[in-house]
Amino acid sequence: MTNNLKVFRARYDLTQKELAEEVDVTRQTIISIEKERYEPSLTLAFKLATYFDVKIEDIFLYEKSTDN
Amino acid sequence: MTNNLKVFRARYDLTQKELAEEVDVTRQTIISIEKERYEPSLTLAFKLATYFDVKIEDIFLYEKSTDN
DNA sequence: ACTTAATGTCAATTAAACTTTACATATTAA
DNA sequence: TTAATATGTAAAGTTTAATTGACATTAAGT
Repeated sequence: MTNNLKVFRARYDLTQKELAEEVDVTRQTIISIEKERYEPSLTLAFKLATYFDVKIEDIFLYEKSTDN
Repeated sequence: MTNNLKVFRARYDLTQKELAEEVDVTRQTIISIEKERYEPSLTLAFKLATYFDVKIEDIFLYEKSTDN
């Protein structure tokens, strides 16, 4: 799973803090997702997609089978 | 957040066990999501959408602000 | 040089997804 | 009636998302 959250955030000229407040999480969560330390919950993914007015698939790219 | 996972599963004529194996989780996880006890991770949502050949938004319906 | 804003790391904790096991019920088939 | 399949519940444990707080670095402005 990869994402281009940073690109969308830049496009909207927002700081991590501002985006965090928009989608109701902390700044650390935004950082962790941008740096792909972990994946967002489905709800957070929806909140981000809704905020940027795109589909989840536009921000998050699923690469099937990192494992099996 | 609501979902129509049960509908998709029925459409493909799969048991919970079969679907669970297809997307690499346990049967309990499928049950919990169908009964909306909790939401799937983004990865699992992608696996399900990919399996049924639809978009995440087709299976999971986000209703903004259950809270704030 | 000093301050402020933005980004980043790290560690400890809480909350929620997911697993595992065990058991209950209903349905269908032998 | 018995066995097998499908769905369901419940509890305890593991894993991971998300929070909180503290501190480091860089860039921009005064």
